[in-house]
Amino acid sequence: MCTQYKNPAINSDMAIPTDLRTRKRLATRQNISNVATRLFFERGFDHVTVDEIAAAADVGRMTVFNYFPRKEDMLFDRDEEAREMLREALRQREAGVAPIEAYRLFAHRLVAEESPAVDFSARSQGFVKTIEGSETLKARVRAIRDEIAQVVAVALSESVGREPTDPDAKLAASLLLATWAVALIQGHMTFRHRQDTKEAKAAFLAVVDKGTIGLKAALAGTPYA
Amino acid sequence: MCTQYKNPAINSDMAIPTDLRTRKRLATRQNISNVATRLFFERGFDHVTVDEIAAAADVGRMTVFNYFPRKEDMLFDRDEEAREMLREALRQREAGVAPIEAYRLFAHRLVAEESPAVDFSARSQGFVKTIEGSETLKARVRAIRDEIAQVVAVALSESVGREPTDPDAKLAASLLLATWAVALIQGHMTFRHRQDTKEAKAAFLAVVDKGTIGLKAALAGTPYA
DNA sequence: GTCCAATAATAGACTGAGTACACATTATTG
DNA sequence: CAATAATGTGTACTCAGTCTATTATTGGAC
Repeated sequence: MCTQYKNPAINSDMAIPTDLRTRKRLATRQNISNVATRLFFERGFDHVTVDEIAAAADVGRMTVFNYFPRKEDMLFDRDEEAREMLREALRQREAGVAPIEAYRLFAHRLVAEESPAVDFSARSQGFVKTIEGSETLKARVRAIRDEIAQVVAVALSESVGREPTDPDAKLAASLLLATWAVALIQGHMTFRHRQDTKEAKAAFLAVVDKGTIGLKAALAGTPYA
Repeated sequence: MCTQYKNPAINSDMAIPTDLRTRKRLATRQNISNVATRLFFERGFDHVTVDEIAAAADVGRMTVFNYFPRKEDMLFDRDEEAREMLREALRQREAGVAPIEAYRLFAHRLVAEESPAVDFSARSQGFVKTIEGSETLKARVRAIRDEIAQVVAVALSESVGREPTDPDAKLAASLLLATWAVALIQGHMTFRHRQDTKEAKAAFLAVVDKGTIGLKAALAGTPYA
């Protein structure tokens, strides 16, 4: 449905904390998330109660809410990373590359580097199906998308030295996120029908490129294009 | 925040039904909706319980849910109209006008005809503030926007004789709704800062026109542009 | 080791939306 | 006026999410 928000492995990249207390806390958190994800995949998000998750993870109900304010957060625990990625994409662009083009190149780079954010495979299908099967999860995806659009709007305006409320930045960010959302859906749809990751990636990039043409035209005459 | 979904007057345009049973039903429905809207405006959506609404409208709690499956529906009871308007905009376009341009002209027509859908005034501010004050309502706005994007995608593909799953139609619809959403927000923001309906409308149309340029560029070479 | 302060886990009770079902009420139809 | 079908409503339930208080557990100081 949208970006890959789920943590696939246990703190793969972050340094292992020396603190025993912190280590335990992270382990508990990861355990709850893993157990919950498995149950959601098996029976659908809406047919798993928080009580069941708590029991299956062998913790108290309150502990679950202690780590994850919303039930949905147990599935989407990587949205902050997505935000940071998009901020970084702008900062690390080469000199002379306009922000909108930078995001297009970023999409191509993610695909080339086989980033889990644009993974169209059998593995991601379970994820997509789980989300599609729940109104609550789809609502959360929409909310995250909007939050990211805000972040991108601010990052865009910042990158060209305009006010964070710049209407052009808001329009650019909204069109960008709309494009990416359609592109991701198209990628997953293509994989589902053709069972071919290569084709799915091509479909994803085709939509991104098409949307980018539109973005550049809409923002022509501004520093964003 | 987004389109005007609230019914301002009691069934202003539809024929008064002869049936007493039907008349009563509609009156009850409208009464609940009015009472609820007043309470939401006064105290904020999240600080009004369904029980309070039922009591204030002098009906049972179950009656409320009988008419409005969701609490939010008491505020947004015109979204079906919005869908139909957007379908009609395509059907009634003049010969030779491409779908994307038709939607741009439609926006201008709505403004010229002072449609409540693009009302930027003191009256609409209460609405916008109520929505902004509640995560639940914002989530519902996003959901309706997505539903409308689906409707528009189907209407678009239909209007040019393509499959309803046409990726170009989906991209066009998503970019269109993103543009309109930003345009509406910009219109309301402008009114809030300048207290000038004329300026707000100009701001709204400026964003629509800018977005349309992008849409045409993105969909160039397809029958939609 | 022992004690203390901070942190984590949990129990229990509560709120409020939304659902299922049964029952009462009321308008319409013949 | 009786049969019928739509409508209104009470009761009881599920479940997410919150609040408060209490009970471990751990890291550090001595």
